[in-house]
Amino acid sequence: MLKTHNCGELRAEHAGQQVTLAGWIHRWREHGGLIFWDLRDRWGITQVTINQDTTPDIHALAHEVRSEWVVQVTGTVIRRPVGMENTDLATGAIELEVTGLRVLNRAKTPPFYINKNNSVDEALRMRYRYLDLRRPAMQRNLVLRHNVIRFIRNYLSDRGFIEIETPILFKTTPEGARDYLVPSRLHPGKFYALPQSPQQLKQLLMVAGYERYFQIARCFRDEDQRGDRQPEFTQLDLEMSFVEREDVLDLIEGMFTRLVEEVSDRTLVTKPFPRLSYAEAMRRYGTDKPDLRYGLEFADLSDFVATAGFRVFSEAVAAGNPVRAICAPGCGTYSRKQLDELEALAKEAGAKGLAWMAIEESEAGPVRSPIAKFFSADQLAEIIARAGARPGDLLLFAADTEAVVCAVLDTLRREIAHRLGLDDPQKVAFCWVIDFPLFTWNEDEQRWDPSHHLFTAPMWEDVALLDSAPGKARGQQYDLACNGYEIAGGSIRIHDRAIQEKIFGLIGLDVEVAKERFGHMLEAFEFGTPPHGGIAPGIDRLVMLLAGQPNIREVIAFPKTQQAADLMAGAPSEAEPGQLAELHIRVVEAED
RNA sequence: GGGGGCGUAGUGUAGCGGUUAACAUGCCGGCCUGUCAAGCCGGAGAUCGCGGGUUCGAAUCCCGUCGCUCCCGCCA
Repeated sequence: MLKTHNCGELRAEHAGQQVTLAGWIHRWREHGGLIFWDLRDRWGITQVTINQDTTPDIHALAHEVRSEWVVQVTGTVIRRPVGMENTDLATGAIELEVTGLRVLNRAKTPPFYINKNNSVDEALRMRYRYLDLRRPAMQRNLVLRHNVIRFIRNYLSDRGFIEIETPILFKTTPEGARDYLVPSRLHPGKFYALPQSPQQLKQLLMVAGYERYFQIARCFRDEDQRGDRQPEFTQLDLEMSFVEREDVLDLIEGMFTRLVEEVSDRTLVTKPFPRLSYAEAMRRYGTDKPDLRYGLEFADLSDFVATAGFRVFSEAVAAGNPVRAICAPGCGTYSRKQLDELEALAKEAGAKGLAWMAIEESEAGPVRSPIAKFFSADQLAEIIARAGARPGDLLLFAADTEAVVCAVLDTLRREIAHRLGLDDPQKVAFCWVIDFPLFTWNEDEQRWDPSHHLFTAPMWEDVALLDSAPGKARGQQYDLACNGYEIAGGSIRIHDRAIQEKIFGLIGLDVEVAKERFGHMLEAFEFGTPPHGGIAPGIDRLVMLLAGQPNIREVIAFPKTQQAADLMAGAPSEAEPGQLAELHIRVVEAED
């Protein structure tokens, strides 16, 4: 080893020892005859001193050294002089008095600061990702990611799970997300697909009798990017046999509770994890992934505003649509401009406008609002009571279709929480969302689509509904939400061929097509399949939240840009004609 | 596929019809023996993303284009 210690471990008790450190020059300060270096490696920073009086040759060499050069220094650990300790540094009680120096490598001046945590153009970060990753903040993120994955591996291994790898080259399934296809050299005109998740394979491992499987699995989906979506990402893929929903929820809840408390520095604010039915989540928060770091629940007014003189409300109710409100605490003094901003957001979410009331007692009544005149005193009192509004608060209303009301109020809720500083990244709030409808109606195709995926079992008591009212059947599906993100989704699976074929029928999957695509699954299910179920938490999103980061690029070593490109290596790139010929591929010009 | 934001010395920003294109930091040189965002002095460094247009005059206004980013659609 070129070092005896790392740059984060020397303390006062090491004083007097001869040690060798190696790392990068984080910062340098030259005071003529005395040079200070902050020497950095993955473990921390140690101050190094080079004295011209005692080591003139080393001083002369050190004078040439610049930021990010790689050096090896040998010397004596000394306690810093009284009053010169640096309490901001773990190693701040000591410094290394250098008696030997080797420049291991020089460095060009980096294109951006390694030693400052300021913002850098994203394209530049990606082009020089290896330098970006050298920054202490990124190293912290990746160390946390490692610790999270290590904790998960240990936790599950201790509970009888084994990790099994599944193929990256697999079979395309046109259901779900767009596949990444891989052309086959040996089979002209045929393609593998990269897995969107190891869903089928883990179920087959249950058929195979492994009972408890997990995998830190790379997944691929060729869809457009978001801050929380990359074309390739990592799931904790997990499946168990002979379990019911409660078994899976208990396992994951126990694991994530300990994970947050033992591996991260975040505060877990939901313990145990609240459970919401899908219907309840939509009614109270307008989303199936509510952020429970704060309340700001919706108030439903549909049942009594029909008689008010405000036609937007009465007509909505007459059409069978909901009227709901959200209370923004302390926002009653919002200016015209601020209200306009909220209205613009509401319109972006689908609203036609945004009605509001400021709770403000005056001679005219208890509220200040353009629509106050349409309501009786009793009605206003009822609205205020239901919304839990107090003087100084602002009420915002949505009256439209169920979907629009949910979307609008969800948008406003998150905006208000952000403006009020309620979305504290130091907090993590998990909640389970359960009792999802098994199907959602696809208006375009005039058929039922699976809400989760086609192997999700219906609630056993709802099986009869598959024939009578498929839209009412609930699935044994469960999602885990955290801070407004979907962090995991899973289900108890169908292990019965008859039910599986019924599902295929309902989603309009022709029997022959189903056999072609899923024949291996159907066949496997006939050889003694245990009841089984599982879940798949997204590792990137989880680590993002535990690291307090705003997007998953910050916790992925080499992420892609929003255009799904790697700016460092230059991927994707064109292939050699010879490669294409071998793969039986001809590139055609894109149509305009 | 659609909408919003950003693009100015190496980096981060200011300037938003007429400036010698400004500030900070970094970089280069010098001074400096207790700094830790060191300090002081001096210096170099920008075809204002790219292309076109409007104008007497464009970093600034308009159109197009490229890149990054946020969002909608999409993501079983």
